[in-house]
Order: sequence, then structure tokens, then C-alpha cells
Amino acid sequence: MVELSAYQVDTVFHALSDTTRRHMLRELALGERTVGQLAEPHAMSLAAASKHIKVLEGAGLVRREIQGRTHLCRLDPGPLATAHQWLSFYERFWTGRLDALERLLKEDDTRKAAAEQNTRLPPSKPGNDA
Amino acid sequence: MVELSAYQVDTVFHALSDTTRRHMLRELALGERTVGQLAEPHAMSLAAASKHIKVLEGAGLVRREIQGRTHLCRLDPGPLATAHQWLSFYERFWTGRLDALERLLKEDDTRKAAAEQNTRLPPSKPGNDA
DNA sequence: GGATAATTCAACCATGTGGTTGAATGTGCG
DNA sequence: CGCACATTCAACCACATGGTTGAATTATCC
Repeated sequence: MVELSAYQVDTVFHALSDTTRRHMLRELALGERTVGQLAEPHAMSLAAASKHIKVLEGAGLVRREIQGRTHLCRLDPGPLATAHQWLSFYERFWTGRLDALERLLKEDDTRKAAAEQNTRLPPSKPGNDA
Repeated sequence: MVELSAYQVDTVFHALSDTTRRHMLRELALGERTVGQLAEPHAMSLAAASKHIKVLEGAGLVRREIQGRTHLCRLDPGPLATAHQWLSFYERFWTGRLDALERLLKEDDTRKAAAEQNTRLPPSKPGNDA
């Protein structure tokens, strides 16, 4: 639940935007894996898989422990929690739950203001991006 | 909560991996906006902003309604819900909640199998990727 | 020490991304 | 009609991405 910068959110979502990397994460959810083990199921060179792992590492999603000549990887769920939390902001939209205040803000204030005078809205109300 | 293909998950997470686009989403959470309104706060050309909006549209996050010469955009939270749900699979990791069965599976089965015989684990147990 | 195993590094390539600019498209307005 | 507005299109550019291959690095085993 650590607060992440916009840049860090970029890297996390980018890391998640690739099937191979998501697959590796699910693998790591089952337990620690070496680079070779993570690479094996994917039809690509070890070097390519290694790069993917580095992307995950760069996003803070994977921690690596070097043990002799093998590198043990394990999942770090922290950034996933942050991403999850980030998405939660929009939960009320898909659940349709808007309380009275929000409905007022949205339909009365915002919509009319935007329509009538092309107003720029109050600078970035909720969760300042990141 | 619609089930998305792996490719669609790719596009949703990719759409979310850019600060400009996340900013636009938050703007759209406040209400409908035209392309020009979405573009305005960002230091880039209209054409560039238009491309960003098209990425969001391609990910299914934005629906566009053409009204005369202006294009009205509104948020479609469906894919966000799916992404949120996707991340929920990992919730137990950051909450630390592992029930007995899972702990058994993880520490006994998986870890030993991997260590002893470099086994490939049961083919992709949870949520088949997408 | 020397072979082999696990992984990375470096160079390279094709393609995608995010931005630019200038012209095109289509709509509204006097 | 003719101009101005909202938006896209097309061509272009710099740089990132995802992949390759072959050599380098480091550790283990005999």
C-alpha cells in the first residue's frame, strides 16, 4: 500500500501489459522460481525471458536473491496492491454506487459547468494521479 | 466483469501505463468531456491527445459519441473492473491471508517439487491468464 | 584446472510508441 | 456561400520494446 509516484505507476502497469510477464507473475504466485524455471514455458530465448524478469523487477513486482549460480525470484505484491487500490477509485462507477454528494457534484456542478462555459474543473480532485 | 482475452488485458494495462491517459480517465470520472477538453490540460498537440484518446477507446475504457463537430467522450468502467478483478487474485499475498490448503499447496507441493526434480508445475492453475 | 550449467551482456533488428507538423474532413454560423 | 471550429489523417522523427544470436561471467562439479 506504499504510495507510488506517477512514474512508478507507469512501470507497474506497463509490466502488467504483457502476457508473458503476467504469466510469470502467476507462476511466482505459486512459489519461488529460478530464471530458468520462469523462462522454460515460454517460446523464447533465455535472454528474452531474462529481460522480461528485469522489467518485473524494475516495477518492483519481483525480488531476486542470487544463490550461487542461480537467481531465485519471488513475488513482491506491494505494487500490485497499489495498482489494485488505484483502480478502486473507479469502483463506484462499475458498481453504480454514487452517493448523494457525488451525484450532485457530477450531474449538477460538473456537467452544467462544462456545458455552459467550458470551465476547467477544480484542479484534479481525487487521488493526485499516481 | 466481462471476461477479457489476454490481448484485451494487454491493451487495458497498456492504456493505464501512461500518466496522460490516466489523467484523462480521472477527468472522465467527473463527467463527459470533448476531445478538446481532454486535451487542454496537457502540454501537447491536439493530434497527440487524440491518439491517447484512441488508445483508451481501443482498450474499451472510453466510449465516444459524435455530436456534430465535437466528439463527446465518456468513461466505460467495464475494463477497469476486469483489471481490478484480475489484480484481486493476488490480494491474498498482500493481505497475507493464506488458508491451510493454499499454504500446503505452496510450501509442500510446489516448493519441494521444484527443488527436488525441477518439475514443471500443474499447468497454470488459477485464472487462465486473461 | 577444465568442462558444464545458469545467467547476463552486447550488438543488432523490426516494430511500436509518443510526439511533431501541416493538410484534410466535416460541422456550425453569419 | 464562405469562414472558422473541432477533430482526424498522414508523414515523419526519436526512442523504447521485444525479440534474436553469440560471447562473457560466474559458480559448481569432477
